[in-house]
Amino acid sequence: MTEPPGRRERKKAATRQKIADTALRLFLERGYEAVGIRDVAAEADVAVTTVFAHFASKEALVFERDQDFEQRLTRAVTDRQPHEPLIPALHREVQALVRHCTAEGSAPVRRMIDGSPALREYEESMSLRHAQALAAALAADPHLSRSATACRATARFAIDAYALACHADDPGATVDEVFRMIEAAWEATTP
Amino acid sequence: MTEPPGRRERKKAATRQKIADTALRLFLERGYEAVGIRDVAAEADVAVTTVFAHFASKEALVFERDQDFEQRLTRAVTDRQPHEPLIPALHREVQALVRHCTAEGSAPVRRMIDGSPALREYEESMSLRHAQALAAALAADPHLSRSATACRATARFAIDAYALACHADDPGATVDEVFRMIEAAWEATTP
DNA sequence: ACCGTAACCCTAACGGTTAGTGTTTCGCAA
DNA sequence: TTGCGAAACACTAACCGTTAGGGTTACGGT
Repeated sequence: MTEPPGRRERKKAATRQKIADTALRLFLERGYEAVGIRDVAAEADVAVTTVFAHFASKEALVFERDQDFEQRLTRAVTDRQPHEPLIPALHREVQALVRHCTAEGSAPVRRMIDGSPALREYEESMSLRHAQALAAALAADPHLSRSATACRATARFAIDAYALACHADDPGATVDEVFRMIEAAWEATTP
Repeated sequence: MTEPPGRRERKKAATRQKIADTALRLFLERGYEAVGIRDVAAEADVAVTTVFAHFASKEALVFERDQDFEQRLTRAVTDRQPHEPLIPALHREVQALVRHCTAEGSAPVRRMIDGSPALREYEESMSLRHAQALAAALAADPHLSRSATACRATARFAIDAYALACHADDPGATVDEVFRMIEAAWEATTP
């Protein structure tokens, strides 16, 4: 999968990682808004333009690993056991993602995100992309055969469950409760 | 309700309206990104700082009437007939809001919003605020007595229905279909 | 050994946004 | 009526994220 990359790609990956690490460290030390892109670039010893060559925006520096998120969600659907019902598989994956996001070390990052309107807004727009990817995965599953609307709605509901749980007192219980609702909603769409 | 305001407040409202009208006109004429705040200010014959005294951001110029949206949504819950079930009332109001947003004259504005990432992102963050307001209204209703999680999830689902319908081929049918799902989800939360 | 190009650097700018500092206009009461 | 405090507005100058333009270095394949 991740086979021997050449020196060039290793250097590129190293630069990217160095930028991301430096940024997160500075953000946590001084606060997200108090750190400028120019600060990050200087501290990481790269040019400002290099930062933007690796990350599309300042906010993207914080959500370095969001491609994983999308992949895990869609794979929970596409890679599930044949004939395994959809909702439990989705439920399990969302539960895992929530645990990952509410783990011990993630608390300061969560606080930072919730404390910055720009980051909250960015996180939401990521969520929309994830919901669209998930909806596409649902629509493509030959065993489901629901309407496009049902797929899109269910995808958004699942993302809602994740978002709600990330901010809830008891994340695990919140996921369970919302997925009981989603299960019922999904059943109501049987052709 | 809107009783005799003094000259001062009338002038302020007029300035605000003039800015909003000018902005929308320029945006539609030349495209959202092609028009700068400085252009809007010049054309409306006010200072740039005045624009930001009335609107929190460039995007807010486009969503001038979003307070209405939130109020209509929450009032559909709080002002419904005593003992009228929640979901139909919500369904009806979302249906009306969608019609309003997909009306004939709104098409260019919709196109503009969908054509600009910044506007799409802003619209989503508005949606989150609306969902939170709606969730609060649900939680405050003494006849419902559902968990906070159920209220929050249902609120988000309702906003999802609106958002999906606004981009669907058949908005009306989409609202109906998603609300069948929401009805089932809501029923699944009966204490 | 050599060439194409990917990764990087620097400078300068653009556009949204805000701070700082007046100036005008209105609402209110003496 | 007059005078005062505050609100609305103007102007300037800057900050900050972001991008364009144009150059340099170092890697990978030939």
